[in-house]
Amino acid sequence: MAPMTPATPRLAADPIAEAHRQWVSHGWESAADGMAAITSLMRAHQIFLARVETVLRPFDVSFARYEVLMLLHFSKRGALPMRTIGSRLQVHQTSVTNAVDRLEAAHLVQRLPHPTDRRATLVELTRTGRALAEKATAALNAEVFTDTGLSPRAVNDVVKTLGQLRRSAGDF
Amino acid sequence: MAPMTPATPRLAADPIAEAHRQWVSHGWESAADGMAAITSLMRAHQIFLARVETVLRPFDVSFARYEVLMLLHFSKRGALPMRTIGSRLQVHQTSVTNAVDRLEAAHLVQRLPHPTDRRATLVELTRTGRALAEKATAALNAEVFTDTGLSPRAVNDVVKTLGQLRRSAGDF
DNA sequence: GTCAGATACTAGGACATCCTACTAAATTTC
DNA sequence: GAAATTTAGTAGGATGTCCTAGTATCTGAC
Repeated sequence: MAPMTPATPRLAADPIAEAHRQWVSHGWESAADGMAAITSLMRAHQIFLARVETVLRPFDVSFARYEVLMLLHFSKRGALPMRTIGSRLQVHQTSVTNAVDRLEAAHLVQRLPHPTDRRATLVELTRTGRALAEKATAALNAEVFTDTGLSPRAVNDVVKTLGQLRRSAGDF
Repeated sequence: MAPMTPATPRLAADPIAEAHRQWVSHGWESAADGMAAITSLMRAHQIFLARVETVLRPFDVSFARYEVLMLLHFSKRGALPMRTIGSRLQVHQTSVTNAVDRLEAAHLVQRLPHPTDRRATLVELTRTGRALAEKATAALNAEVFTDTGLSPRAVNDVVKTLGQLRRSAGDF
């Protein structure tokens, strides 16, 4: 009866919680939690991808290309076949072609013929590429990875739970 | 000393665990967990998006367009301004224009002038659009949301933890 | 040895996302 | 009330992802 109090308090501000309520009220209880989990995943992904891309922008690389650089950085010889890159990063072959095209244009990697398999192409990190990978990592560590906005315990929960999820999906 | 046992047992099969080890061994301990959490998020997103898109393919809609349909489906009048759609789904205005263009071409929604604001455009669900939303939801519920590959407890953990994360990012 | 099938990569196209303009209309300021 | 600012949408462009094809090369079955 107090006119200054909104009739609908801000209990429903989270769109995902709202969607969950809708699911339940439509009789889809058994799917509601799964829907909420997957939708949360989509939003969280979007948020963090944006944050990461913002940090990487000054280096003129995307997260996709950064991942390629780091994979090469961590490899013993600093070089890997295209196919291996795709397998490790779990992306389609044509996405690797795309990423390597751009990295090569920026002189961060270089395509070389594979010594024993003439079908294959080795991608090798250049000196510039290695330096950029290190600087970009320092920036990401400082500006994103060290503080994700979650408690250390929650961070571990995310890794563990999503790990289960990836495992059950055959990711490793 | 047992020659039949591989020197490197399959303890390192998970690429994210491997990256975590690399982070630690490069002295980036304080960022290693955050890196693993965000990378896990990226992979899990990719896996589930692919699963969802596969289920939606027979209906000729993407997940992005499905989300628009459901938002309209849940709205009282079955119609919302473009801007509202963008806010609720947390995507850029131009992504809404793109999605609505395609939905309208498929006769699933229809653009209408806003009754009181001539700048705005209302997007209204058509009968066909509503029917498709219901059928697509039934398929997603049955084939993805009801069984995500996680225990019910883990599903709730995901929602809760990612909810914290979204909240700390200002998502709601 | 040869030939069929598998594998590595690229080309071209469909979608989704974001960004930077740009137009039109509403709101705020003075 | 008129001018400045904000807000709603669209257009065009860059990137990334996937898919389907097509070429070259390797492997394995006979």
